[in-house]
Amino acid sequence: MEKHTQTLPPHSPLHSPRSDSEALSRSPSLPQPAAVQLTSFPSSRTTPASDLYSAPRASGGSHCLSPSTVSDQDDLTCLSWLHQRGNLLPLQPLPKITTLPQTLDPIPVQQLLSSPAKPPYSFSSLIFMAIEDSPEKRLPVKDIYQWIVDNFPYYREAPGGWRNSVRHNLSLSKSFQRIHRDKSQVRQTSTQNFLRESILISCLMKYSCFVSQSVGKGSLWRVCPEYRPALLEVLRKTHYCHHTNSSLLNKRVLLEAADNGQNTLGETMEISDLDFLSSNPPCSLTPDHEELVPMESVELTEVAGEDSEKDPLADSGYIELHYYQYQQYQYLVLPGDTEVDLESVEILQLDAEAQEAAGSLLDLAGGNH
DNA sequence: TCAAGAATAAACATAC
DNA sequence: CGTATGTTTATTCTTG
Repeated sequence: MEKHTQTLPPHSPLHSPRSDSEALSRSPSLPQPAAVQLTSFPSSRTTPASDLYSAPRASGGSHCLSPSTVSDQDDLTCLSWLHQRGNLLPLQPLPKITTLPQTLDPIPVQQLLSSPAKPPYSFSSLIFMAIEDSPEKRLPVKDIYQWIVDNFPYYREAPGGWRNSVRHNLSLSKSFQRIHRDKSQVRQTSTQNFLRESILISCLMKYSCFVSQSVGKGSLWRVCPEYRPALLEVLRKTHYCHHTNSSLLNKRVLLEAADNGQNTLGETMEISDLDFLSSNPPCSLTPDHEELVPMESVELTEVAGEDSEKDPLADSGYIELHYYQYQQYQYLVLPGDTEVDLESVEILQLDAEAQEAAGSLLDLAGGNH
């Protein structure tokens, strides 16, 4: 059996500063692990929505992107290329936040304030971007609303009917799948045992490709993996149709890189492309059997093994895993001399998902770790 | 002009 | 009971 204990190379250098919560969740001085076998998972999750558009805001509306930040290694299967807001999503003025270059822009700020342009994106695209920009690649309707409002000023002022359209689109479009949250478990307990039970349950569930969802109002929505390329294509076409000016100088570079990435989708699967695994789970998907969220979604400092007591899972046949995040990568620390092969990497990813799901359940249940 | 897709509006059901 | 969410139907608009 082939061993894969190498550090997987990052394939997307376009990472931006992470969100506050993510920053808080990692140790800023955490050194590279030396004595552990280490597998790094390139995180396609690079920027939260707020960060996604922060660059033009902070730079006075400049949409220039340094060519050095563009890489043809970008993976279209993630939307990191979308995060290059300056090139790919400058469809709106951001009048409420951006300091507009007055000398170059003859349009009064007040006018922009009163009439932000309607984005050319379809609701499907907006929903798609919102979901893809979420850490777990799934969002409740409320958060989809919020993402749209945060990123497209038009919808701050627009009548509420667009929310209806969002819901309509979610329901009608095959591109999106509703994930039923497991509401039965939240009422059981919020104790430490709940966490451990949830981990165990989730670990068991992984073999049926089912992971219980965190509990809240309504359902979570995710992008149906098989429709993801099509959504990307629509998004790409929208960009091409609406951006031909020089401020988008690097867009073509990005999109070509994206095209290259997509061409390989489904044809080859590299160990470094775990996002592909998450989008194309080894089992078939049905409304009742959800895919596993990608490794990248795991909130890290230490998800598992948070207390030093003997872990009841130790006898369950599962490996106790530790995760941490350093810079833009997430690391899986394996115990001792654990050997990892391709298959194990995938399984470990599922474990990460299971534990992450358990953590979400506990958090939402108000449990204390 | 026509068809298909998207947007919009509205009614209704359900869950919290 | 009010609100949010989800589904469905119908109509209008846009685009190729």
